[in-house]
Amino acid sequence: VNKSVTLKDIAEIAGVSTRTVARVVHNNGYVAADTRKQIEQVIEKTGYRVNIVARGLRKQQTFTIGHLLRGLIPNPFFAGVALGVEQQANKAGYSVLLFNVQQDTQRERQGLETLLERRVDAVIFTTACDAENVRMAMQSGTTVVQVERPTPVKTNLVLIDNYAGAVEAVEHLIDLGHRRIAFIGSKVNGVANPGYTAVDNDRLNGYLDTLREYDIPIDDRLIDLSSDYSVEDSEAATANIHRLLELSPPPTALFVGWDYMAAGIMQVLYERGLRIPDDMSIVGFDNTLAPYLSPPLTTVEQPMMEIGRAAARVAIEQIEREDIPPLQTVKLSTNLLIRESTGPAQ
Amino acid sequence: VNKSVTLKDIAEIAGVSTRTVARVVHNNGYVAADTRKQIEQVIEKTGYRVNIVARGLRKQQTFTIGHLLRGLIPNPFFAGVALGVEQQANKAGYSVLLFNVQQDTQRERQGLETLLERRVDAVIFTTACDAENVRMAMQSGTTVVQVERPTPVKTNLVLIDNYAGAVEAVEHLIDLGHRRIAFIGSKVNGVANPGYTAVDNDRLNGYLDTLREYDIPIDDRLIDLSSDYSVEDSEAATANIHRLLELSPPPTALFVGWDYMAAGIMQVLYERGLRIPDDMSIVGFDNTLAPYLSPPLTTVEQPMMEIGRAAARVAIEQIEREDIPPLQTVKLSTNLLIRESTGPAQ
DNA sequence: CTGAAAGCGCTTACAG
DNA sequence: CTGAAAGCGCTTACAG
Repeated sequence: VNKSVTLKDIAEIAGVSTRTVARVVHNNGYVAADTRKQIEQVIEKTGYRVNIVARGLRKQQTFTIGHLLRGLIPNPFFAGVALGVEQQANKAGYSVLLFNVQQDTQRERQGLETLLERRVDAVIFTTACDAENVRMAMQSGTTVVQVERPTPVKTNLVLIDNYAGAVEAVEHLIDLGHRRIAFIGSKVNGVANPGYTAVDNDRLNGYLDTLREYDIPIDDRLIDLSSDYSVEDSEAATANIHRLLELSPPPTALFVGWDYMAAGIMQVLYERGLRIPDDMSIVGFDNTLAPYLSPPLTTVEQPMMEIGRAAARVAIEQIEREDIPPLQTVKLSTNLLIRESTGPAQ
Repeated sequence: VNKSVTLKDIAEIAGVSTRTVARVVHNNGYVAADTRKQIEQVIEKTGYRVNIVARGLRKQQTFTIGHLLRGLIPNPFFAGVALGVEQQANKAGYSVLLFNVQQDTQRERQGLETLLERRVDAVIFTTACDAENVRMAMQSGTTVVQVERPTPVKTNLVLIDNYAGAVEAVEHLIDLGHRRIAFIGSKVNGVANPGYTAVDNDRLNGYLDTLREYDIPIDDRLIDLSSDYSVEDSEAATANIHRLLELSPPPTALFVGWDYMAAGIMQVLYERGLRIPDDMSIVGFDNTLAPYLSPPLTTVEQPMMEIGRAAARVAIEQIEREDIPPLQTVKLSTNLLIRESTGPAQ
């Protein structure tokens, strides 16, 4: 079965036209019952499989969604989004062409170029590196969706309510009696993407507003924004933990921008022989590493899969339907998962 | 730029034949210098981009590799492999169509069907669920590579030397003075894939042979093979840890089949107030979660990216070259990473 | 050095 | 209910 069977082959063997074979393959239009049966047999026997490449050329639609992903590694957040995109796409008959951009503008550019050459029906940026690339995607005329950290380019959007997530986390700590709550986050969104900091600002503002709401004084020394979202910088951030712990009085709780950084901080605490939550409460963000840490980490869950599904859903709606506003925005909620890393303030 | 520009458009605008335009696009064959310059200008101005779908149909090659992956989540091992495949594929001008099979034979079957309809140049199974699907891929005449846990179907193979990895881990513990070393692994490879247990057997044999080599008696109570590689069963396995700890004398070291299970066990130890490595040494397998745990976990690293790269390399060699044996096998080594979870036996 | 033309495998408007 | 035929956008053997 090296040279594959074609529609035309089937037609010849069955002694009908390709038009008729096509009808039974797509199961639409009328075909005489016994003609149909006979054609079905030939298809069965020859192991015929439609050639989607040919169909794509003819229909000018590839049923493929391109997904430019920040990176599958190390943060499984993006893997979750990728999986969500895939599930929803598959359900609607689409496949997904995945490109790991690894935070590299050049790779993103090249990935996009390839996707466009392959005539994907839509491209999803799960955290674009470079607004210029998003703009280029839009100019090509394809459907585009930006996820999580959008550039200022106007496209379809899937966002997360980071502000509410931060509020919920900080309120949880306040409920437990904490007053000295440190915020360890980020103010830049990766080297390649310095401008688009809405996510980080929202989280910081959630923290600040909640403290104000409860009349808790804001102490700048408890706010560490020195970290990037890369692993290396996460390590730099954990170095700062030592400084935080020397403060008098030190914080009794930490609200940390992502689970990976929380994990690094927990390593420092472990080394020092401090117990969680007895000596320090910690809340993370993402729910990636959280369930696996010791102790299991209380964290603000991001609905990774749902984010991916929403992105694919929006993309496919734009591709297939006319009766829809040209640019949609979906905003999804986070969810505080309380586990064992948070306890009453001592 | 909604209706995209074609080669023919370029030819008409430039007043030459498509043949000539094709020559400058592919940068092969002779074209008069000024004709070339002029054509390049038209391409630039119109924003022309080759249509790979059309090319694929014509050349009968799609420059696409299909990757059927056990699952991006939760174990980042597979994400690492996926990334490796992608990097190597991209380097050679291929894209990859990824399908998360999620250990579901039906999904695997459907993913394969789609890949074949899309006429991918090769399909990679990173841990196939069902031998029947591998067989079907082979029958279609495409190139196939099986990675890590192959079914018995004869295909190209990328394997890991699990035996040597286990030996190295156990020797490390013996060097540290441990004699009561427990092995916590798996004897089944997931519900959907009960037969293909070479990986698990190799690790177990590495453990057993090493103990024998050092004249350490084998104690069946120290061997727990009750776990599957799913998260749920990982939890079941950690339950068994309590039993292990009640033994007299209890083990002083644990060799655990994968980092995720080690993480679960570390949670149990943390809860009990036991210190690692003072009260218990632990070695994991994979190097996925290992760097993020408290304390950082000594583990047998699997070269995830390299595994993926090897798979793509083998696939592409088979596609592009004639002077190559039809079925290749690549075997890759593990690497023991010593971190802070292992220390001298007390 | 360059052109006219066939064909990859589909889908589909148009006839009959 | 079914057929003959055009065309999607490329690539490439064959002429010239």
